[in-house]
Amino acid sequence: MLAKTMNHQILHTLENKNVRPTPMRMLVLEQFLQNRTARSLGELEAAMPRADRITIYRTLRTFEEKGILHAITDGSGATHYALCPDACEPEHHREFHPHFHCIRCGRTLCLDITTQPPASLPGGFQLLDMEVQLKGVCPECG
Amino acid sequence: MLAKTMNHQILHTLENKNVRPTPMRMLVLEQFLQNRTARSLGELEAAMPRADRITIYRTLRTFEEKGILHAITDGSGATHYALCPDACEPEHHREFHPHFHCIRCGRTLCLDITTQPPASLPGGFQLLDMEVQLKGVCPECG
DNA sequence: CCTCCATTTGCAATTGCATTGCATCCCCCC
DNA sequence: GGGGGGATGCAATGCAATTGCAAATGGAGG
Repeated sequence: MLAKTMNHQILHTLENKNVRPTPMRMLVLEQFLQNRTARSLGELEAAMPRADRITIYRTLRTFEEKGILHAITDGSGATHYALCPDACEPEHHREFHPHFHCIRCGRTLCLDITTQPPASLPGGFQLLDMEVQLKGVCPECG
Repeated sequence: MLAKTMNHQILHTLENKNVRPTPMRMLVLEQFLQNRTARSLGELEAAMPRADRITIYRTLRTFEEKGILHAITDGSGATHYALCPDACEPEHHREFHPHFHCIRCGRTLCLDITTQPPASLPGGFQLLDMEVQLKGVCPECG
């Protein structure tokens, strides 16, 4: 992907979600557009040595609020964030997308498939959101 | 449930899983048998003021290793543990059981239903385990 | 162009959960 | 009765998450 195209996509996404396109935000979003693995704050910090940890932290929160990223808690100890296949909306992530955590390389990947919530919940439960974590071995490690 | 019955069940479970039935372990297991909500270390500590935090922590780990409890990471910041409807086996939790996190009361409940992993994963992915988190409003809060 | 205000950023410090080390205690086995 | 392994309790540490505050930035209005 050409840099120019990438930049366009970044700006488009940020404006679309009502997030002011600051350099830091563009940098963080670029990280996520480069590939579809979920990143933790620590990983992002390592990938962008010049950026301040706390600023990245708040950028991630902002992105999550605005529906650009969503948080994944894959049991690795640190919250991971990932850009979703299709854009989610603020306050409500509409897609039921599974995340695959590879036990070998430790990466968490967004899968491009959708999963269905259980056909029938016990009485009285009102379902608003769902998160599916898959664990196993990814193609590159298998 | 009568106390005697409860005690029997506790002893039975512990021996069945090759866990020596110490007073502390019986106490912790009793907490989980009393109801089916998932508990964090902090919640257990509060429920058993005389018990040492670290000991509870290690008891939970032991229970998890031996297949009595399993860990749930529901995004609340603290790992929760829950007794499962049917016993899991050490090293491998065989049942794909969803957990329901109520956004009102904050409790995480084990649901007595099973969920199916996605019918088809993209090529090369090897599935070993699955965790399904449901979020919404529970019957008591609805 | 300058000023004011809101947002964003950077640094410091704190909180809270998870984890480990070590000494002690208890129980089973010899 | 003594030895050894598991269990417990206390202290201390590591790491992620979070907040407070001050400085920098950018846009709106005069």
